[in-house]
Amino acid sequence: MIKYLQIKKELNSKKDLLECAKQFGVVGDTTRLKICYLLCHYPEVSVGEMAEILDTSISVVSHSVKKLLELQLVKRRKESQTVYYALIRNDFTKTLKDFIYE
Amino acid sequence: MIKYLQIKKELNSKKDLLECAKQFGVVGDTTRLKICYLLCHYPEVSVGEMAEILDTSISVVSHSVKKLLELQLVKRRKESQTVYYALIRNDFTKTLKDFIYE
DNA sequence: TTACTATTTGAATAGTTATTCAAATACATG
DNA sequence: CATGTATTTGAATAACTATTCAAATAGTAA
Repeated sequence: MIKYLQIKKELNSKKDLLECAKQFGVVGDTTRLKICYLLCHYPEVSVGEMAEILDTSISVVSHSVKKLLELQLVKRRKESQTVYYALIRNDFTKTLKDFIYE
Repeated sequence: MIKYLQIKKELNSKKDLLECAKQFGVVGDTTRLKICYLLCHYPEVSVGEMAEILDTSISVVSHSVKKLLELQLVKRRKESQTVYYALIRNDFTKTLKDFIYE
């Protein structure tokens, strides 16, 4: 089993993989993936608009974008009472965007 | 809100997005992502080997590959008692592989 | 056939995550 | 400051998913 020594080390040391799994997990939910899809098509969309477009509640959207925010897939911008979200450009969202447009 | 009519239709009709979310969800788990990572590096690996490399039980691996199998991310090949799994080449696993190697 | 190895399966439980709803915050306007 | 609009938050519960373990299956070899 000496053959697998290197990869075994890699798997256990790489916290990248854990981070990756979290990112995949967060877009592994229909609501959040739809939000990402939406933000792949529009530069920024408000919480209220998202709720209307996705046919869901403001609360669901707010909880959802919070998770996307935590994993730095989106950023927020507040303009008076309205909060707009936009996709952050990074390796993960680039991959996601490319895959969605494919 | 006429501006969003098209995308709203798209979001509700596309079952691709649902399928996508499932695929992301399945690699949104550390064990399963590790298995994919492993299979990105080796053409095929048996259940027993995976369990040893990932420091987990045979049962966990078997349950995990079953999910990967269900979403057609891997294929199985049986050789006497031993079952080998290999990554299936499709759009999703290609994206995954590219992203992992980045 | 018995014993052994490799893997799968299913059911129970433990753990995690989503949904819901009411209350809280933040900002704008009369 | 009271009212209205937009969003966030937190807590309860509902729904889902992972883990564990024992039993089952399938193939091999004595």
